[in-house]
Amino acid sequence: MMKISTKGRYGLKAMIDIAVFANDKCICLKNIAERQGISENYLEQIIAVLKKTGYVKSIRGTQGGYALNVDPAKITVGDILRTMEGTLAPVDCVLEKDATVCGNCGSCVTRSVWERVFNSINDVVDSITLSELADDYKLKNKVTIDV
Amino acid sequence: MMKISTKGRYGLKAMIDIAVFANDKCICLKNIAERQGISENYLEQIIAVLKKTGYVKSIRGTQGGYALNVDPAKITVGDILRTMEGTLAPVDCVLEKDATVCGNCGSCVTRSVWERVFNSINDVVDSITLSELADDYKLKNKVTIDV
DNA sequence: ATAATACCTACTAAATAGGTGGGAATTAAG
DNA sequence: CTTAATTCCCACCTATTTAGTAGGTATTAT
Repeated sequence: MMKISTKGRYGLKAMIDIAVFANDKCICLKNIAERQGISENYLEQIIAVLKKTGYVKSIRGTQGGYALNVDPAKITVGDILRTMEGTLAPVDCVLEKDATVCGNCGSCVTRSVWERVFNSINDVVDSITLSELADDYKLKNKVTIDV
Repeated sequence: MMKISTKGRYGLKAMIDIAVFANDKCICLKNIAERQGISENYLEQIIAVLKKTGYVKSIRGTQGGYALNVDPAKITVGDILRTMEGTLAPVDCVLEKDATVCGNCGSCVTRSVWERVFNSINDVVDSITLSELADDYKLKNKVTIDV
């Protein structure tokens, strides 16, 4: 039904949280989970993927936690979502190089529709960097606290 | 995982098929199903939705079938997809008028991301009419047959 | 009358989403 | 050097959604 799953949404929230709160230090999973309202156990699995991909690094043991492993200005929402969700293609056939894979090749005019949807989604998510969202977050939180 | 389901894809294919082949007559479900490679029983359920929405009309009995009930130049891919899939919103919160519904209201900076994705998807699918796709189909099929 | 068609309703198998639970390994702090 | 906080690892689980199947009833041109 064309929904982004919790993996993608929580992954993005986690990255924003780390970008905002882990400056020169690291923050533990428990804190991220509490602030973002995500189950610790579930978030753990999500962060494991982000770590494997190289977007965050971890420090084990007491006072351990997570920190960014990339420049937040150089990583986009698209990078994060594709890591967590897999491709953002609305149908698989748009990933194939030749257009003849969907059986109906001669008459498959819908493929162009999906290609256009695919491109527009990627354009949007690739135009937003993590640092932009982290800045938004800081701003919004400041406002909320001040009022 | 951000996929369009078979309901949406088959619904669109069915509409294109009807737009192409039911000129001044009607075509039966069996023919649509064969041409488009869809199970008859399943397609039946899909066309039932399209009929209920008023996009196709039906004639019962022998020699019966389906025909368009709308001007194909005035109906878009977006209309058809939203009928079959429900909203194309990547997350539900973008449908709410006030931005305070997702619990995390003060700090929910991801909402703007989903809003931009939502808008870009809608822009694309609402910019393509059924008649455009039907014309493409006729063209492609002619080419395929001629070669 | 009959055969072709639309219409209706219930069921179901497989995949996906969204988790939960328990324990082992690591390490800073006391 | 013990302890508590933490990451890491992996097995399991439940509800929902997806993508159908199956079988029958109603209608109507021929």
